[in-house]
Amino acid sequence: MNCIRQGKLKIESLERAAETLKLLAHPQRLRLIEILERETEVPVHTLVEETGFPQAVVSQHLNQMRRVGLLGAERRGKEMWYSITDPRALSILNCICTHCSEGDFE
Amino acid sequence: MNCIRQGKLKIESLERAAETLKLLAHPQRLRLIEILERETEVPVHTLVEETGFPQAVVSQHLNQMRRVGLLGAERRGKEMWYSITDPRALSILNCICTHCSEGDFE
DNA sequence: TTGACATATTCATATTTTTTAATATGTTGG
DNA sequence: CCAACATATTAAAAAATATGAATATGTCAA
Repeated sequence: MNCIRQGKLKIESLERAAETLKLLAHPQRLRLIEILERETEVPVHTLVEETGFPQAVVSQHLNQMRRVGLLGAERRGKEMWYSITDPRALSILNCICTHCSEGDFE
Repeated sequence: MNCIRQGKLKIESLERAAETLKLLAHPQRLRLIEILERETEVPVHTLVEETGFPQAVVSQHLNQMRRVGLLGAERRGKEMWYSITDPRALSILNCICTHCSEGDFE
């Protein structure tokens, strides 16, 4: 973490980075990340309500992102509360927003 | 550009962001970006030599990235010199490297 | 104009993702 | 235990990407 760039990245490191980026490279998943950034920790049904995406779809996206460590989840009673655990998810959403204009927002 | 986050991103903006991220989400394309960052402007055959990827593959990757505006290209005699034109490509590579450890480098 | 070099395009196939629908699992209160 | 609510899993078809081989285009110098 927080290392200084030294030479080329190994191909395996690039592969892992690509896998992470691939998961972020989906409009619905970006929307979920955006909400999780704002609200920090959110149960699935709230994400379903806020996005309007079908429950099964939201669940699939969340699980994919959890598998690679972008998100974490904790059960609280009936609910599963998700949150962002990989700081790269936030950094990358920020990279994108930094280069957005007013017209990109609702 | 350089705007302050205001509300939710439009779904179309998320779609465009996702398209850009998708192109970055490939180990070979990340390698090319890495070289272009270091050398600023590079002809195709140099990228072929440095990566060891087949010429046609390199050409395809470069053209994909150029189509969405990540890269630009300029002909100089027989050669095509490519360079990074979208600052997000650099920011995102940096996001990744920031969270790498020593073992990720060659 | 021809040959040699540099790059781009095309096409068929293999692989991965996405999408949708249906169904399963887990949790709590009564 | 049984409803009900919340979330997860599975499977099949459609769509998008990746891969690799062959070939085309463009440029220059002789």
